[in-house]
Amino acid sequence: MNIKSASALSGLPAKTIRYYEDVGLVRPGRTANGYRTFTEADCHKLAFLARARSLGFSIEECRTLLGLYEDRDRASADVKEIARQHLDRIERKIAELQGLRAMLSTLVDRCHGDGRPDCPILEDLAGTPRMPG
Amino acid sequence: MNIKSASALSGLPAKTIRYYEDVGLVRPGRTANGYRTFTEADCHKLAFLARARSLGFSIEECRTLLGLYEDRDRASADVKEIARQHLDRIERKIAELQGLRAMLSTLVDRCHGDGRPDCPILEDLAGTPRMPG
DNA sequence: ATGCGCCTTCCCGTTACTGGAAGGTCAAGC
DNA sequence: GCTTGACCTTCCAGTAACGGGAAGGCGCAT
Repeated sequence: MNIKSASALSGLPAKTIRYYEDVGLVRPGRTANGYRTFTEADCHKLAFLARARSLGFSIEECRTLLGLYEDRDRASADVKEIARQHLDRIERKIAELQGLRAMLSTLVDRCHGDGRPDCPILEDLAGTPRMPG
Repeated sequence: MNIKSASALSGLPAKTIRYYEDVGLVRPGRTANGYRTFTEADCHKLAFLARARSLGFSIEECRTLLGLYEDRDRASADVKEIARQHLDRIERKIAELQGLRAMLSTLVDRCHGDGRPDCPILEDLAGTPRMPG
């Protein structure tokens, strides 16, 4: 099938599929006129990539996961390790964002938000010393 | 003072300060030999930017916040609106990451993670139908 | 004259695409 | 046979916010 059908089947934009070929994640065939041709297996790989990307795995992690997926003898421990590292990153990011949220919501709550010019948010950004409470 | 001192005072790398000049956030003077010169006020602005960036505001938001900061007649409501929008974005991102974390931790927990090749993580990525529980 | 630590500009690389231009291919309709 | 339209191709540029490094100028001490 052509790239449009592969796009429909995998849920990935055609542009993205071409990009994945560029970086070596998929290797579709070519017809005589230069068009890419995708097998069902190619589409399965693309759907795998779409799912892995939607879970936040990087392209390089996807490459590794795809390699493990296609290696019938891989150890599940290898996969688990990648997923666990990714989970760690997500949890650190959540913690960081929660810290930002706490800081920002404190500032937003303290700002009366009317026409007056005095603003605790700007004062904080400017480094005016203040207690966190 | 020169860029090194401004860097030390503001906590921003010299490269970042030059970049901020490129995008018009600061406008340091120049000496006869072409070196940038920073006033205390410049350093204060740089520190403001460093703080705003560390809270996750984008460069364009920083530009607006800086404009409001330097406008003695601004309404605090304008600042609050920007901060509130940013807070919304942070909360959406947290929710998204929490969703990913839930999904991934489920997968990681279900993977026995030993030398055996069968792996629920890869099965999920490949689209094997399964119940979320 | 040499070395050192500053400073300058400029360009490339990062992540994972997205948009768009310029142009080839194929089937249908007139 | 010609055109239209929907495909397809490659290549180039841009995104956010810098970081790395090259090539070279400046100022001071040895």
